[in-house]
Amino acid sequence: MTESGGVQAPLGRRAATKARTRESLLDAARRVFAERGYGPASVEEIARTAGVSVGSVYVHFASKEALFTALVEAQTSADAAAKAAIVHDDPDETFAALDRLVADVADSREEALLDAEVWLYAVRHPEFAGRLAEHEVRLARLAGEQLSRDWDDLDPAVRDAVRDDELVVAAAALYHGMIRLRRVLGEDAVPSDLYSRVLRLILRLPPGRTDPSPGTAAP
Amino acid sequence: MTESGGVQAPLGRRAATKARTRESLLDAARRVFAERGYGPASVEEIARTAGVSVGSVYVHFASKEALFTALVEAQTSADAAAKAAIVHDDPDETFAALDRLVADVADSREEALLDAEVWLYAVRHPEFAGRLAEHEVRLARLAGEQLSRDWDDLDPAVRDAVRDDELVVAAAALYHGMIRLRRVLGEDAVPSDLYSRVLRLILRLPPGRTDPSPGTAAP
DNA sequence: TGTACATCAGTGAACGCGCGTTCACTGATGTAC
DNA sequence: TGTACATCAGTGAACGCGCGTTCACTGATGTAC
Repeated sequence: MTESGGVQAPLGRRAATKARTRESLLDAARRVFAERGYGPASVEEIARTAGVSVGSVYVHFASKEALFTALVEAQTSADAAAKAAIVHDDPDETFAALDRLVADVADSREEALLDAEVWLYAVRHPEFAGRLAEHEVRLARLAGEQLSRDWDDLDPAVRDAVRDDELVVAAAALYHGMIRLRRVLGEDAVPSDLYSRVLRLILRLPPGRTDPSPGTAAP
Repeated sequence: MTESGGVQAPLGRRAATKARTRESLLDAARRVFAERGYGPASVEEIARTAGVSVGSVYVHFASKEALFTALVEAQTSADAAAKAAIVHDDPDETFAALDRLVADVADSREEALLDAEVWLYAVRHPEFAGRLAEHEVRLARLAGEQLSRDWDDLDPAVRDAVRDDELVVAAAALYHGMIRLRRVLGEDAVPSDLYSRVLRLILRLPPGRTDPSPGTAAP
């Protein structure tokens, strides 16, 4: 009966279900940790949300803390992937993608909350802070490489005021701050294209096209 | 025996001690809520830190939550006062004061943590979010008034790209983001004068004096 | 293919513990005469 | 000033409760022959 799902059976039935349960748990943990915060989130609620029993959590993770750090690991990977996909050849599209990212993260309650929760956890657990710093640095390096391509073309006034790595830090700071404020003040006070408009101001680039609609049509 | 502390006895001995205990409790709450976070912070630890018994907490505050919101009330008042003191006649001094504020908040573990904790609490408790938004708006209005004085002198390229209220939001976002990043990446990656340098870039103002030492001497 | 045994993901009741809150009590402070 | 009583900030043991974690158990899946 080597019928469906065959493909040389890379995973046995048991291993496959186990992996699926692990994903369910991480998914539930994402929701519950975001909604309640690390401390008040209960393992029981995470298990219930994932549709398994409490004991099952401890088959996959050594402790509540281990579940949280595993989640952060998964989140930062996803975050890095999402940000790596930002860069386009057309600067207008890159800026538009940045704006979309700000709006997406800020408007997703879960992502915005988890983001803050992870920061807090890192500041409170120095042994963990290094990982978050590494992640920020990795992203900064990515942005830095992108920037250094055009660094020499930048207005000298910009280059005189800040180093290229400082410019990357400023862009990241603006990114985090906009998400934070948009969540509190609403999308009217913090419009979704404000990020790119301010970035262009800083870089002394001309304003972009008003409508950066990408190739894919559909209204 | 109407000796010391007279001045028409504005408060009886009892009322005075009570007020002092309340302050001790708020002070302890600030430290413990910052260090542990709202959920994991225990009333017992707050009482112990303040040097009183647990029961005493409930003489002053109806619940743990009421203690937290009272603390936030006190914090936002102090925050508003600190930020109102930023504005100087000399722009160089204003920028220098802003830089000092960023460094102070970021480098004070307690303030940075509490700041994030309050934001999280607000996002998780919509009935509370309004208060935080009001506070941000009040600060923004303060900055906005300051800005509108010089709005007409600004480079037209700036005025064309962003409205004045958007400029205020951008400055606030940069402020929050710098604090966040400085805490994670350290003061080398996020130097204390980066905030004002980027602000000047955005506003197209010339770089300030390198050494903005205020009137008060002392090395 | 069929049978016997081994493995191990998943279960859920039970545990010990620390929590927020209560409340009968204490004693210094305040008030009335 | 002195005395008798009232007030009330502060105490700390006790409460009920929900938590993270454990563990003996179950049964589907995997393996050996």
